[in-house]
Amino acid sequence: MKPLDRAYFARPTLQVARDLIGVLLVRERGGGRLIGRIVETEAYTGDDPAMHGWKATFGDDGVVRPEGRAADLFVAPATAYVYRIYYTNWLLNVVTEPEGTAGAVLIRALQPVEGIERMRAHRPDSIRRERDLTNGPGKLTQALGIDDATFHGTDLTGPPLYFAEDDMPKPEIAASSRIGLTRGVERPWRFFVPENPFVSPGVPSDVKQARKEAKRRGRS
DNA sequence: TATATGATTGCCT
DNA sequence: GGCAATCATATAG
Repeated sequence: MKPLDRAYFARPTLQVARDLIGVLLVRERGGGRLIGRIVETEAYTGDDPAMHGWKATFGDDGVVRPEGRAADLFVAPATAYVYRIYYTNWLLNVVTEPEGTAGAVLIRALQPVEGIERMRAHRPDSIRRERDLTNGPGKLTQALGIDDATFHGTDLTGPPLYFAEDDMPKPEIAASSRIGLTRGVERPWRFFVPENPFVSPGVPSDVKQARKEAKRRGRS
């Protein structure tokens, strides 16, 4: 299985996010491989109020200052950017664009292809349905054994963690607003496979905000 | 330096 | 559908 190379990730973030749908994510550990097909991604760019540290890094004066953790978004393409949220949930991103330009693609959901029983062993015993193993950004990192300490800043163009294409035809791709955001909601930068049960159950942020607004109006 | 909050999940009713 | 868990980081003061 031939890994996608650095040039693939040096392209514009939105294009990479879309192209990664249908691609395999391969995790090699002693004894075997864990493989999932990517069915959902989100794009984050430097020109994006939803980006980590956007205000401090990109400021109001147009001067870019890569500082703190956000500096890790400017590194070489195909580098892993692992972000921890709400206690022990790790989200896997792959850095895009040429070195010196900020950009990343968040891997949000996988369809298990190989090593399903070992993925299950990494997840809580209460998980019954196969789709619940990897249908969310924090779930798939748990299933594949990906964490901040092991993978943040590592290169994703080869084992133990890399992307690869097989000869399966490209699935249909749809776009929506991203999930779980309060800023940059209007950008349709989430890509997913429609009708695929392994896509995360989250509601796009623009839909969620509209619902909230309707509810608020209803009360008053 | 101090506080607020999130690119979520899992378990509860 | 609600809510707690629980802390690094971003942003306010």
